[in-house]
Amino acid sequence: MNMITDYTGGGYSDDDRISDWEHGLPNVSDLTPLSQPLIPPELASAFSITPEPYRTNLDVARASQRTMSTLKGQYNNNTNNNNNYIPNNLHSFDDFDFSDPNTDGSDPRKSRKIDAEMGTKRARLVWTPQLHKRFVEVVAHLGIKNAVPKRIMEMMNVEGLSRENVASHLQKYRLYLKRMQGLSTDGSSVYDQLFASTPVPREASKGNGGMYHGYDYR
DNA sequence: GGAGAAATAT
DNA sequence: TATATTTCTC
Repeated sequence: MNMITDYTGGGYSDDDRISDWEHGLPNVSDLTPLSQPLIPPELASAFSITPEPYRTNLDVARASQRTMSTLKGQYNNNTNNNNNYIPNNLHSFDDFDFSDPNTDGSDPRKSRKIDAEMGTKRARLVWTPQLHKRFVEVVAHLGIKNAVPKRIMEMMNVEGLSRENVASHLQKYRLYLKRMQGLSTDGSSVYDQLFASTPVPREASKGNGGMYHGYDYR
């Protein structure tokens, strides 16, 4: 493809393993919402099982908050305990339908509302290689005119992803593109030229500045 | 009210 | 260091 999206390389990268792992996860439709009791009340009483307490959406939101806090701690390999958030509804980008921005039930603003009611802050987003890949492809698809935070957010269609998340990432991504533009001669891919409306002064050889997570878009 | 850049905070 | 937030201008 090009320099940016080809960071997965040819071999079996972490990216591939994550894909495989995600492939094995149950679909959202396969799961019982936490707001619904696992055992029907009739069944519970028939077997003398104490019925589960009714959970409000607020309860579910609180539980999710705790769960995500726990999970992200493991994800970060015990090195730190920030409240990171890893979106869990990423499917393969191959089945992504570009034609339908689709503003259905998963409206980030709703969870934001819940956060406000709960008086809690949303966990910080982790831009996994998959998430970044979708971001890059959506940006490329939209083109320079339409690649604004709101539209990108809509097209990515990732649950819980906010406009602010995208805006912050986009700001950094543009800086990266700018640097790439001035760095190499073959940095002339579609993506790289996407935002380079003005000539970029060549920043003297800073090397590649190091990589992280298998890719580098700083 | 959103976009975007820069500075600043966590 | 990565991401979030703030501030400012457009």
